[in-house]
Amino acid sequence: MTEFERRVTRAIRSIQPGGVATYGEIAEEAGFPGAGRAVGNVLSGSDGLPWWRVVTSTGRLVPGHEAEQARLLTKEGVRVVAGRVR
DNA sequence: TATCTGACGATAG
DNA sequence: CCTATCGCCAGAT
Repeated sequence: MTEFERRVTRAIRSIQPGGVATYGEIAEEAGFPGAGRAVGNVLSGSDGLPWWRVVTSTGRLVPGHEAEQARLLTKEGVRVVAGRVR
């Protein structure tokens, strides 16, 4: 477990149900501004984290997981329209 | 030390 | 709105 992973994990766990955060925001909260891409790498290989609460900077859902993510977010009260969060 | 990878981000067309 | 590009970052090889 690297320092980066620990901090990113913490930031993601801090997202409240019914809310979402962008990769960039997570990277910032973790103390690694600009490392949004690396954040995605961590999420792809980790488990047990609320990955569905993370979206892209434009509000788009995670590429390749739209259906599942939309289902989970909607269940938490997040409005998802046309593969986008609102 | 050099490369490659990918659940990113901003921008141009 | 969509795709193509390019720049960036931490990790893995």
